[in-house]
Amino acid sequence: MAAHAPAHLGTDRAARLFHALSDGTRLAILQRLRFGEQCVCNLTDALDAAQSRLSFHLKVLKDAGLVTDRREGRWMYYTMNTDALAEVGELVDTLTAAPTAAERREGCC
Amino acid sequence: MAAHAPAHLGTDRAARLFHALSDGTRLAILQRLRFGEQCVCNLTDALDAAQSRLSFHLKVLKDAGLVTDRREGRWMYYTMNTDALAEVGELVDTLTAAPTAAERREGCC
DNA sequence: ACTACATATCAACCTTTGTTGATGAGGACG
DNA sequence: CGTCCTCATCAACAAAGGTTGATATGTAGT
Repeated sequence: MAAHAPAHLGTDRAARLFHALSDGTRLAILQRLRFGEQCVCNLTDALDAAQSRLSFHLKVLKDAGLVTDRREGRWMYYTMNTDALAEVGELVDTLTAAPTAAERREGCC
Repeated sequence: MAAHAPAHLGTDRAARLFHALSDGTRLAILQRLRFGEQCVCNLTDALDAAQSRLSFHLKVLKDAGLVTDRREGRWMYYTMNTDALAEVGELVDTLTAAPTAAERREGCC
């Protein structure tokens, strides 16, 4: 295994996840999705956002894996992916966690 | 109190926090800070980043409240603010939490 | 097949964010 | 006081992100 790069693989993924959460509209969408699956039409109503704008943000969330979509007739239903949110929680925990013995050996000053 | 805006106040703050975490360099800095207080010189060495670049990212982290700094002689020491990280953790929990009764009444579809 | 509807995608644009190299501010030390 | 050192700030540029309005895709209903 590479000598001193245990973090960098996950770092990209982490940055992508946090970035997906770093926008007010997207957070508002997720807030709404806590109530359960929602179609886009519902969301455009609730947040008052142009359809195109919402579609863009939903794509960002979906690409990050934070939501999943499902087609039903002409409607698209979006659901929060709680696994991904849990992953974010773990990332935060990792950031606050004390370094492991191995890390300290490798590690620092 | 405003009729249907319990989330929007915190949303700005949340977006700011997540944004601060949405960059590889900044995450790498925080990784390093898990080992404890670090001066900038240490960080420029460890990550191999221009001093100016690092200073920029440290400012972003500081503005978001994720780190604090302390001067000692010519060195600046940066420390992770675990409270802010905890705040992020809570935000994530909030996103996954089931809506409260009040929210459901207010709320949705 | 035609029309209406829900959503996605695209192009153009503006804004924000990040990088780099240069300059500036403050402390240490002779 | 002059010089060196550590770090912050600035200006210029490059790149990514977000918004908007228009167009495309796919489904439903007639």
